[in-house]
Amino acid sequence: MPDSQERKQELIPVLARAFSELGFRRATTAELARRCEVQENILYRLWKDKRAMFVDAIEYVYDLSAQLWEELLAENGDGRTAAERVLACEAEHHGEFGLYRIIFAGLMETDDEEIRQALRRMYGRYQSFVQRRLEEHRAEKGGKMKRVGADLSAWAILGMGTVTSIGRDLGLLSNDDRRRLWEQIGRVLIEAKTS
Amino acid sequence: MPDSQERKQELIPVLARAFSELGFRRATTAELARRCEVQENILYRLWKDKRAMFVDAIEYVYDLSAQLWEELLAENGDGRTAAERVLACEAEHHGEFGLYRIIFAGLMETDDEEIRQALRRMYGRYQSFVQRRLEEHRAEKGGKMKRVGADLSAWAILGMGTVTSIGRDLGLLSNDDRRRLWEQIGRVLIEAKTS
DNA sequence: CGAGACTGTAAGTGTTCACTTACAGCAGGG
DNA sequence: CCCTGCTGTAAGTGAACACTTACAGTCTCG
Repeated sequence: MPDSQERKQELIPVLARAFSELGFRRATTAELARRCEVQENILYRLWKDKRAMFVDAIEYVYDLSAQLWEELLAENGDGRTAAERVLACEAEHHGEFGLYRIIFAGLMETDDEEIRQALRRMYGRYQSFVQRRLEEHRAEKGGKMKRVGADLSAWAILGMGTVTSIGRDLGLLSNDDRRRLWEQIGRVLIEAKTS
Repeated sequence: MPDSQERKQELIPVLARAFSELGFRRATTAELARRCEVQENILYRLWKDKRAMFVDAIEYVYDLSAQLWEELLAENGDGRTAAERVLACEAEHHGEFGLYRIIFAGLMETDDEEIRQALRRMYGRYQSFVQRRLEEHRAEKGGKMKRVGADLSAWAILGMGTVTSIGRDLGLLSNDDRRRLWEQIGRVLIEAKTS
C-alpha cells in the first residue's frame, strides 16, 4: 500500500472543503464519500474513523496557508517587510476559500482530545508565525517608540482574520470593508505604539 | 397559555448553555430535555422545532450582554468614557460563560436562513454598539489626530473578543494574557491613530 | 360537580447516522 | 493454475436522531 498515502493526499482537500462548509456533524460519511466520488467503505480503509479524516483536514488547512506564506517570504518585497506583505496578502485573499471555518467546526468538538490538539497546534503555529514576522518588522524598522508586545499584536491580527471571515459569511462586511479593515487596522497593529 | 412565555424564559438560559457547549447538532433534543429537567415533548409544546429553540438562545445571548452594557453605561465612570469602561469590563469577564460559542455553532448552520438572520442581527448589533461607544469616546476626548474609522475599530474589537475566546478554549491564552490583550490592544484600537 | 383545557409521562415513528460485512473482479508470483 | 492480497460495489447493522402520539392526572371556571 505505498500509494494509499498518495490517495489520501488527493482526497484530503475534498474532505477539508466539506468539513469547512458543513461542520463536523453535518459532514456525514455518506456526503464525504459522495464528494470524494468513492464508496464510504473506501474512506474507512484509508482512515481509522471520521475523526481521523477531520484531523487530517485541519492539518491540510494549515499547510495551505503555511505554503502561501513561505512563498511570500521567499519573494522580493519591494522594500516592504515580510509582515507588511503578509498583511497585504491577507487583505486581498483572506477567507477566500472559506477554509478557516474548519476552526469553528472543530471548536464545537473540543471535548475530543485529538481534535482539540490538532486545533491547538494549528492555531498556535499561526500565532507564532505572525508574531515572528512582527518582531522582524519592528527590528528592521526600528524606532525607539514604546510598543505593545508582538505576541499580543499577533493575537489581535488573528482576531481580525476571524472577524472578517465571520463578517463576510454573514454578509455584514463587504469585500471593500474587509480590505480597508486589513489595511488600516493592520497598519495600526503592526506598529502598535503605546501612547 | 399566558405563562408558557414565562416558562420559555426560564428554559432559554439552559438551552443557550447547552447549544454553546455542544453546538447545534450535538445538542440533541434528548439532551436539551434532560438539562431542562422536562420531557422532550414539553419542549415541542413551547417551540415549533429545534431550530426555534436555537434562535431564541441566540437572542438570549445577545440580551445578556446588552443588559450588562446598559448597566455599565448607566453607572458613574470615574472620569472614564463608556468605551473605556466597556473594554475594562470585557478584559475581566469576556467569555467567562462561554456563551460566545453559540456564534460558532450557528455559523456551521448558515444555510438555514432563519439561523443566519438571527446571527446577523446579533453580530451586527454588537458591532453597532461598540462603534457608537467609540464615536462618543473620540468626540469626548477630542484631539485633532487623524484616526481609523470607528466602524473598523469596532470590528477589530469584536475580533479581539472572538480570538480571546478561542485562545482560552484551546488553552493557548492564560487569563493574564487575555487581560493584557484587552488592556493594551484595546487601548490602541480605541485611539487608532493613523501614523 | 363536571366539562374543557392544560401538564406530565411513556412509548413509539421513520429516518439518518457511523461504521461493517460479504463478495466479485483482478493483479502478481510460485 | 491456484493462492494471496488488493480494489471496488452493494447491502446491511445497531444506535441515535428529531419529532409524535396516546393517555392519565389535575387545574379552572362555569
